[in-house]
Amino acid sequence: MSVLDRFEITTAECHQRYGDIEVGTEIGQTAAVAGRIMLRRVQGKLTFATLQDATGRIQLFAPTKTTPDYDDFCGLSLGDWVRVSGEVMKTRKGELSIKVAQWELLASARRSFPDKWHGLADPDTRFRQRYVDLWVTEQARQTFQMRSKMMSLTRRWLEERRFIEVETPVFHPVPGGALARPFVTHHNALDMTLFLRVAPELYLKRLVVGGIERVYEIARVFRNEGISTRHNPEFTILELYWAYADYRAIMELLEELVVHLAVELRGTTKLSYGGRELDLTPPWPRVRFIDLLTTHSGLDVNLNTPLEDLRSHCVDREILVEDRWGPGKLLLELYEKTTEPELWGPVFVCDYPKEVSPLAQEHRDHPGWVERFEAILAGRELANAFSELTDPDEQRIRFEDQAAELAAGDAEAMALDHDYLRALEVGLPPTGGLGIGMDRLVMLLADVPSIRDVILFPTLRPECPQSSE
RNA sequence: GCCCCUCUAGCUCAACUGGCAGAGCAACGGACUCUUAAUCCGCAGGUUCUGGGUUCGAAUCCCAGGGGGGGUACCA
Repeated sequence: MSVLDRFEITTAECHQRYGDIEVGTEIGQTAAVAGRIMLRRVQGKLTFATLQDATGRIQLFAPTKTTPDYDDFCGLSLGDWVRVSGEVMKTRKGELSIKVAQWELLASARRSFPDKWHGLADPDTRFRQRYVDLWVTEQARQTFQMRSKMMSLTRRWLEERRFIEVETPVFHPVPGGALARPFVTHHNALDMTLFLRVAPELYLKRLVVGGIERVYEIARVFRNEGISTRHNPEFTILELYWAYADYRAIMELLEELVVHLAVELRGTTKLSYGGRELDLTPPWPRVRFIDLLTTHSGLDVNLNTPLEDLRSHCVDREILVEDRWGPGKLLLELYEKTTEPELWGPVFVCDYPKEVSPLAQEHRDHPGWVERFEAILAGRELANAFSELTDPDEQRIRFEDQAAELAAGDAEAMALDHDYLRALEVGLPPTGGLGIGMDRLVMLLADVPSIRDVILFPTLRPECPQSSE
């Protein structure tokens, strides 16, 4: 027990409880707060300071009369951590304050405060020294608070719908579940190569085989690819699997979830992102991939279009075509070049070529296509989902096609996972699956332009040693 | 990977066409009992990202390297 009253309240509670007391009065109540000194106004025998904690700010009113070790109090630096207690009051100018009766230095800030008016502008410093950024940049604190709320709201929402949260391995002996280049590592005792997961998908579907009919994981995944405003090498994906459902049910689920989060976090379904409107009011349009492609590209193409024609359409659009690509891959490339950049959303792009979707169920009405959708919001792919492929024989054929791609040099193709095939032989019921890029969802809801704004410690090159001091 | 932009005091930024590297805030010393980015006086603070080059002279121009940002490719 220190000399101070240990009963602390947050600055937010302080404003809530005492915010409406009369100007220029004291109410005979004592409060204790703790936090960081953000501003200081020494005025001779009376000093004002602004204290910030995780919930907000409050002014400290420190006259010589009541403040112990007054000179030391005046000597506090911006950034110092203090605990203060004293009477709650409101100044003549109407600012709710705590009249310092006791105070204690908890930690001193030995590095000097960034510009108290401009804050931190250099993105490099903001990302490398996130501890400074969070201390100084209100917007950063809000964004990460929103991220935390979004995660917990999502968990609660799924829980209410009987989804069970699980954790599956990060180390995968066989990389799979997404078309992406993995990070490779090595286990010494087992003397084996391991891959950091690119997706939890195959493990989660094993759990559905095991009878966990509604399962999800909020998974950190790792992809050895480029970095951009939308890509970080490690990122967070929500994957869920829902037995007896199909991709249409998943569409409704996704719509409901995103609307729920928007309403809870932003109070509306009519968002604006980067100054452009995004209306999430359901239902979002469902449009077939091939229809979008033909409309946007003006090309009369389909799966049965001669390969030569598809190739020359690609070449016309400066796409580097590889010989082994079938019509599905060529159509996908054309879509990504001509159509995807035009989309803003929200929109469900439905029914992708089977060739590029090795884990998805073939479409019930359209052979050669699969029951799969991508949800486009604010011009970005936010989610990818399908009716899962449940037939082990068909899955084996798809894996073998992928293995051929891998052998032909496609570093993003999937490897054949024998145990996964065995699991399918044990029996996977019809299942709908969904993956949501959670970082991108935060970006959308917080209206920030870069994925680095929603990841506390984004991947950066190592700092050059000279500049660390 | 590739292209463009950028890097000056702890922070935010100046410095004309190549001509003594500056201001505000922070820090430090002082004045001030109702301030709100308090104000006022004083003082100190630099490998101008690094290394070469051109020049009488480089923060400025050129070359190489490094960090960061944006775009682009692969991808969520």
